[in-house]
Amino acid sequence: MSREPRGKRQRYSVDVVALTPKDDELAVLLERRPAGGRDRSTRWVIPWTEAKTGEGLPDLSQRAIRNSTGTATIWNTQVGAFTGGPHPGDSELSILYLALVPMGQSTVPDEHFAWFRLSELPPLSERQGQMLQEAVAEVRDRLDLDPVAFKLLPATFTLSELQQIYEMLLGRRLHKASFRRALAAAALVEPTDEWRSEGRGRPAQLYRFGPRKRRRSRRGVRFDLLG
Amino acid sequence: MSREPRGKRQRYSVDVVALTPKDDELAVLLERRPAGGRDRSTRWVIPWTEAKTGEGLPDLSQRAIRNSTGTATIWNTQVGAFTGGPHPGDSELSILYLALVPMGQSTVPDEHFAWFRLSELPPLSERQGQMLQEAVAEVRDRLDLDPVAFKLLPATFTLSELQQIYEMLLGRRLHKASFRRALAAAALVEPTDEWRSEGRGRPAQLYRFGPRKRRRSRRGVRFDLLG
DNA sequence: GACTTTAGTCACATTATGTGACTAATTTGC
DNA sequence: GCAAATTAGTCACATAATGTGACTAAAGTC
Repeated sequence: MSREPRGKRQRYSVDVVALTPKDDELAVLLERRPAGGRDRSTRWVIPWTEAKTGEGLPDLSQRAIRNSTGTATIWNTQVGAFTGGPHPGDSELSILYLALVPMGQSTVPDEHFAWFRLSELPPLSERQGQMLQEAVAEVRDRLDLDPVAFKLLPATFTLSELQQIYEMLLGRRLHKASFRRALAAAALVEPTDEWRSEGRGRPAQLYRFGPRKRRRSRRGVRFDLLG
Repeated sequence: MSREPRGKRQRYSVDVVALTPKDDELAVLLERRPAGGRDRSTRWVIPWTEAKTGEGLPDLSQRAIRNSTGTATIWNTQVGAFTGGPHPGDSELSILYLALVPMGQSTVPDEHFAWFRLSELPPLSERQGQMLQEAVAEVRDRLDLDPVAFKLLPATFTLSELQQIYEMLLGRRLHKASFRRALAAAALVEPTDEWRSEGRGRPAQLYRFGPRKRRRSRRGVRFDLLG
């Protein structure tokens, strides 16, 4: 029921966790910013934008992603809102977006940005550390509901590359024959007429993420994933 | 990097979609509030609270849920943040929480609250309508990742009741034998020594949602749910 | 006591998945 | 040139999960 003056707008930050595969591991895009206060040093933070205007979330997040990745056509989705712990911008509320950058397309706009593998992260603020954890958990949770694995690959890819993405995200090895049989049954990918010779070994055929031909199966209830 | 005066805090609303099963359908808790302006009439809205203080989201959402449902021990989770369309409180940003109320426990604090089945909703603001849709979609998406079906039932329940909840959420009938076999395999429920005679037919044994005994199976990749 | 209704189980067919071994095509080392 | 190594891709069989109809059990209704 708030009737407030027009100039007084809400303030919050939009934070973007951009992930890409790097050396069989996920890497996150960080930005180097001044530490603030009298401190003349810099520190690495998850890129964020303060929401000052009346801009809606979709536009805000698009802008934030374009600024940090340099590309606009990145798949992204909202993860949630966070209030706990300190934030580098002192924002009280942060809306977290997750962006997935295709392998090999992980360029940076300038020297203020860099990719860090999750195993070699610099220290982050408490809230941003928690947000990063949530973003990574989100990728894994959505793995078989959204085509997140395909968003981490370029438009065409080999089936071995696809399997490696799944193995990275699941944290365990998969059997090649099972993987391909399930993939074929779902009719999710279609072969191109291109082949890639990767140095040693037999060349691999390139595939693209294709429109599904078979209708989604109606499986029974799955209790074994409940926690 | 914002250094702003202490008194100037951000404003946003916390909105709560509380759901409960009612007549083989989901029902949502709405609140009757004055329409605002010169209008002396009332309208039904999704209960919301304005975040004025520096209170964190967990506390805020807990308070909002307690105010509208009268109970504090309800399972709830954050769905996301919304900016699109008008909001009954004119808030620029709404954080949506989903609360699940067990069947038969759908009391209301006072006459300003009432449960509406999804098929007989009153008109809602554009943003709240969208939030309700998202909340319902969230329940279905989480169905086999979180024990949402069990949160819509009282502490003890019959297996037929559990199956009905799943059928309601999935929107299709399930085969009794398959359902129970999968449930037994996951060791998710344990029988009590109570039975319920529901008028006609053989009495049903009551079960409770029990601690899992078997470890979660490590299944292969599922491509057939991808969209 | 026959009929209806709901609970609960069984057995069998079908489908999905785990797994090792196989063939194919290329580079590397000698 | 040719064997070994390396990566791609497929096959066949064993095992496990799921779909399905028919059955038995225990209550109420007439």
